[in-house]
Amino acid sequence: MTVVQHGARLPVYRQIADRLRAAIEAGAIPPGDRLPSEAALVAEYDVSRGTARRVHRYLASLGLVEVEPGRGAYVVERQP
Amino acid sequence: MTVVQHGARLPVYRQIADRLRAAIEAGAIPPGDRLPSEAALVAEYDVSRGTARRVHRYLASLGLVEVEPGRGAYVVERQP
DNA sequence: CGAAATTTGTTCGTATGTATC
DNA sequence: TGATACATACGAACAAATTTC
Repeated sequence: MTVVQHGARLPVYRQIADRLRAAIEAGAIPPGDRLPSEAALVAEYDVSRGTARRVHRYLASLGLVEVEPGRGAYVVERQP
Repeated sequence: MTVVQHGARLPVYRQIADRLRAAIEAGAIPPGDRLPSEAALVAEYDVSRGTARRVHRYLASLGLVEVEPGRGAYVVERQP
């Protein structure tokens, strides 16, 4: 894992979310595409599911993604 | 249910897995035989499917069983 | 052959307990 | 005290693979 553990300036969920946000804004994850699932984030970053959920929740609070129960977190269409 | 609930020293999925492991090692469930399905574990121990899945996954991590999609969890042939 | 049933795979929603900072 | 983070455990819904009828 590359993210800095608990106690760092930024919480782990923010570090991961910032990465995804950068990828979204760079177009690497285009609108309509699905973000890594909670389970995928758990596996990729070796974090708990709670932290993975927070990543999605935080990005949703920014209006960048929409989380759909049973389906996943999708990048929303950007405002022109 | 006979297993001890959440908060106990051993998690529920471990308690159930340990029972099955003992049965496997005792030869009660011979190699090639199928373990109780997730649904069967749910019914027998009154646990959630997630916990039942964990039982299979844990035994698989021990190399005792192989889980095959659509088929079930099977006891592997033992090393001589 | 095809439909139904069975079984595992995946996804998110929610709650609880513990530990740490 | 509160936020963070871990692990466990419940549930719901749908998908995919396989078996059974």
